[in-house]
Amino acid sequence: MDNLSTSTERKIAANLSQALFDDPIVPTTERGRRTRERLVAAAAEVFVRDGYLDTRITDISQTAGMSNGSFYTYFRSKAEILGALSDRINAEMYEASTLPRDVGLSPRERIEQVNRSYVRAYRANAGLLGIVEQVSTFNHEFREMRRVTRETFRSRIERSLRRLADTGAIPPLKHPQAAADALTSMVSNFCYVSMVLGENYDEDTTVDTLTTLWVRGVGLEQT
Amino acid sequence: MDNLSTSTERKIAANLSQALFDDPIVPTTERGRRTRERLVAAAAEVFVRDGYLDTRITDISQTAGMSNGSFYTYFRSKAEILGALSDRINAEMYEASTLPRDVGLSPRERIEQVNRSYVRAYRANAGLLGIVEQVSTFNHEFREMRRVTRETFRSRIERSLRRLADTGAIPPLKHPQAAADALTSMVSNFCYVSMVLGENYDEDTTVDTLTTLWVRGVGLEQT
Amino acid sequence: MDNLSTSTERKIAANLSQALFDDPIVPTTERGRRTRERLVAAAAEVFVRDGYLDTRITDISQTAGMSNGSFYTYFRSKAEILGALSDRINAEMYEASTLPRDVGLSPRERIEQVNRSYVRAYRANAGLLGIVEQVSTFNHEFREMRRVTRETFRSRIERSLRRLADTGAIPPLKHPQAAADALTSMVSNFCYVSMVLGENYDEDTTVDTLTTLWVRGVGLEQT
Amino acid sequence: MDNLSTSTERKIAANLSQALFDDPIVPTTERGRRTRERLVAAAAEVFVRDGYLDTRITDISQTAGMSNGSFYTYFRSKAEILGALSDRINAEMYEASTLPRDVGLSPRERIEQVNRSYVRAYRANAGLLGIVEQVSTFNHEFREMRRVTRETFRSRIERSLRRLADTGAIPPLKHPQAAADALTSMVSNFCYVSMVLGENYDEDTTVDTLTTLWVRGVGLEQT
DNA sequence: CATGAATGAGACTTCATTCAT
DNA sequence: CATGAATGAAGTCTCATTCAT
Repeated sequence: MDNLSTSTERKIAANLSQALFDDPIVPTTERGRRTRERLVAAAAEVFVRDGYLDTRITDISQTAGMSNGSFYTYFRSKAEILGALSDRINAEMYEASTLPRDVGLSPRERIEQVNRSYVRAYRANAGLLGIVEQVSTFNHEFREMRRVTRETFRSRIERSLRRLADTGAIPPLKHPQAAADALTSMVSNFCYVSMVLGENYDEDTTVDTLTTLWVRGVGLEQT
Repeated sequence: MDNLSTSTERKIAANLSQALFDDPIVPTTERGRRTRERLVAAAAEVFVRDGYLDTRITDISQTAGMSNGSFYTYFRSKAEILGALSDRINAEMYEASTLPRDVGLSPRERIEQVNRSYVRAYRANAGLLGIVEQVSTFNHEFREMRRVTRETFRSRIERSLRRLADTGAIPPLKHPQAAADALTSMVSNFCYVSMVLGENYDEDTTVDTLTTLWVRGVGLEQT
Repeated sequence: MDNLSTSTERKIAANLSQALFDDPIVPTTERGRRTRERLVAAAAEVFVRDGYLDTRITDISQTAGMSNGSFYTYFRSKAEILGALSDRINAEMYEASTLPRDVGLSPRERIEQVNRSYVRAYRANAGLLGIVEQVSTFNHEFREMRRVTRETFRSRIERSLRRLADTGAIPPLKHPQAAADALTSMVSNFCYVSMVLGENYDEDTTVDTLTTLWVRGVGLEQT
Repeated sequence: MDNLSTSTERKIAANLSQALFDDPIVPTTERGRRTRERLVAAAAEVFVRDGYLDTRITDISQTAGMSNGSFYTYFRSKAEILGALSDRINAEMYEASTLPRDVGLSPRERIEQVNRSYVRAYRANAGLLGIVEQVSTFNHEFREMRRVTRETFRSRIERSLRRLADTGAIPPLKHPQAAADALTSMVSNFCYVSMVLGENYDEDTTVDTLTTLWVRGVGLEQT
């Protein structure tokens, strides 16, 4: 996974659920596509409101304004429709935390930018990210999806750390992968705790705190 | 929560579930106490093996070698027996990460020590901590329990950061609470990801990585 | 209750259960309506045969020739399906004991007629009336339903007694309401004891006895 | 049953449950007798408070301040302890409605007296009488007990009616047994409805109303 | 395709009764 | 006898999934 090219990464981020579930049921007509879309939107609403476990298929189809049986025309299970939602979120989170290459920023500025857009994207999707987190704790497919997503982030950070070390910007790290893992945990879990469990810090505080601990932590910036 | 005395904290850590669930059912006889204990042990085993959701009451009582109804002699629900387990783990985690006051160590050494015993305690209880994490994502009582536990850790770190800043050991922090939260996330989620989701880094790597990012991050140690 | 218009009374008699239980589940399709009807018929059969308490949901759905879960498509509980049955019986009993206004009969003849149709309706529904009586002794909703039904009858009798006294047909009663209550008890409980508990007197004996005690009792007829 | 001597009647009234249940378990020691008594008292309290069906054996023994298992030292079932309570009540009701032979009262005065003491006794035991009524609707033994008790009352009234007719005090009745049944229903059900289901009329109103309808109804008294 | 009814497996929970101490 | 723990049968109810129209 460490050596994935960026374009492969992007594909994975956008279609992870297809690798883990059966091929999606594709509607042929335009009308069918819209119906499917209504279900996805309804699922997002109900999942966030009631949690994954307390959501019944019926709740989704009723919220989408259709009958019970119609759900199965488009999805085989509750997990599958969440998979469809996850793909979108994963793609968005991935894009959000991808910086254009050539924007002449200092390392600290780059890190801060990435953190900021990650935090923004997290906040925008906090509800569903909480659901995915929830489902990851007991569903194999989603656990795997979460693992892959995390690895994408972690390996990107790891590469960045190695680059910084190679260029002498920071002192060499004893365990670059572990450090990248720790930073991933710090950022993602901080967002989870503050935005899913409680709604606490404002964006600037969050970004500033995470960025400062990060850059100092890897030795990029002396006090 | 910031002003809790240590003894209050300890009490909370050990009895959190009692505040969130009904009073526990207390056996009168020695025989009863042993039966209850058998159930708790069985629950730990089954929860870790099958996950909370896939565990049926029957699995627990059968593993404990008794009839179905006996479970209800001691617990009202699956959540309640997990509450009993949580109390033990919370107490252990709390003790593990508490250092004797007067052990002439440098700040970094103190932080490293606390991290090491936390990591050890986490590893020792990884299975059940994973379960508690899981249940916290959908059960109100456990979410609250998790919040309180986390706050205990976070506020301890925050106090330590303020002390370090007061003594000039580190530069003042713009957001001590947020920083403490971020460090809590880094440590606890790193442990969760590596010990519950995968079994990755060895103890020294873990402790070293977390400690280094921490002490540098707060500006305690220049490179 | 004394001032209820007749049409209101009739409505109450026919829909009492709706006031006491949640809104009924209404099938959309013809097929659904038939299924629901099969369940109601089966319930009547099983209740009368086995009694309310010994009837299990399973007995009803099996007697109706369908699966267990189908019951819950139409009723939320055993009480609710009995409520549906009660509405029908209440309506029938109410209609049965309602005389067309302008049938040039003497007071005694009117009373005898009402008694006769009440007795007939009671006999026709004795089985289920016994069940409702049974359930009224321990179920709040049915106790209330029974109270309202009884009050309907009692207040009708009371009005009739006051009218007779006003016209000088009978001497004034010291306690018209209590007298109406006593007559209600005499008639309804006589029917209950003879038709539900034992199958004793023939219709003429019953009607003659009740009517004679009634008309003499209120002083309508001298020996 | 019509020809039972008074002494036989009294015995039956006092020990009906023994004829319907197995021989009671008789405590040998004084202490045992007191324990049994505590259970009976507790049962009365709990039955009236919670109803027969919602009363668990545990509730009774706990209210009596003893352990679960002790109940079975004295009674084989919930029905059996209610049987013990019924015997007492039956005896009391029977005695209450028995007049000393030679008290030189007019027929109306005798009837009024009997009604009054019946009403008083009913009120004194309304709670438990309601319970017995309840249980009679679904339990064979109690249904039988209730039938016998009722027959005792009814046949007494019937004999009285026949005597009155023989002496010319009232005109001959076409159906003395049915009339006696109707009067029994009127009195007992009036008491049930007003004292068990609602607490309505005062004693004088009750006695006066019932007595007047009764004496006029049988033609004893012209208006 | 859409609808909504039908299915049935499966887990929970209660509590009378029996037992071991 | 007293105690309180242990048993296990039974019935309720839910809901994902399948089917008939």
